[in-house]
Amino acid sequence: MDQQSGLMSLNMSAFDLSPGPDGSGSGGGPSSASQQYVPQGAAYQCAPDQQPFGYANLDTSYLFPTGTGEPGAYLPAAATVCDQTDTKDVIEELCPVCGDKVSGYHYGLLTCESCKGFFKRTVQNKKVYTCVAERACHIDKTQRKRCPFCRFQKCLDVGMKLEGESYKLYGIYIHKLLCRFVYLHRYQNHNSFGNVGRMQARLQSAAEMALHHAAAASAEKLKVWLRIETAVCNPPATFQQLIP
DNA sequence: TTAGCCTTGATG
DNA sequence: CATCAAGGCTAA
Ligand SMILES: [Zn+2]
Ligand SMILES: [Zn+2]
Repeated sequence: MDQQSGLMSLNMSAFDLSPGPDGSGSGGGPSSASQQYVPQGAAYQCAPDQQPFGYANLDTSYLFPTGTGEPGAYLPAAATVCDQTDTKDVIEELCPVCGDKVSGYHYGLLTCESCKGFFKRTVQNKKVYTCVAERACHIDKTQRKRCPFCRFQKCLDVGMKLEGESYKLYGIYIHKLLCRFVYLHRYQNHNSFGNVGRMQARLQSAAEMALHHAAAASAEKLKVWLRIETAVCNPPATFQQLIP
């Protein structure tokens, strides 16, 4: 009983930390605790001392929830939202891989048409790329062609994955909710408090749907929710922090 | 190879 | 019927 009520209460009360546009001091201290997480480049540390360079990143295990599960999120170059003026927010409308305009949901999240096609070709043809640099090339709209390796790595980092297998574990609602957590983290990282408030509203909406679907679901989903309970106060930078 | 466009199949 | 996303197609 306590646990269930905890899930419910956390949902609403936790989101309550966005009463006003400030969104700053609201709920309490924990809002800034997210800084403890280090999103920058964390995703790329996946291969600290594997092969020196040019190792294959096309491991199908990344595409499915086997073991480690979700890949980490990535801080996109699109985060050039540094311009306070662009209240258009909507990091969600920018491809998290290259920053181009999204054309819809592709392989789990909103991406542009080119990255969708790139991901498709890579997976279908089992392409294996190599990076001649340090496997940390910046990917944006103009440079996305330069290094397919880092581009695909980024695709994996932001959570692109094959349909079917990916959602059957936790469900589409939780998956999208996790995406929003990452977006929220991004906004907080850029001190875009206006967007933080907006994203919290979106997040709450997603959480309600996810909770509704998770309520009558398997224990697996509930375990995820226990993770999310913590994430509400400390928005994670990567999926791995939610689904270990 | 890329990326825009098209067709297909699923869903409501 | 409309919408959406996966996959196919093909001109640069
Ligand atoms: Zn893209
Ligand atoms: Zn690279």
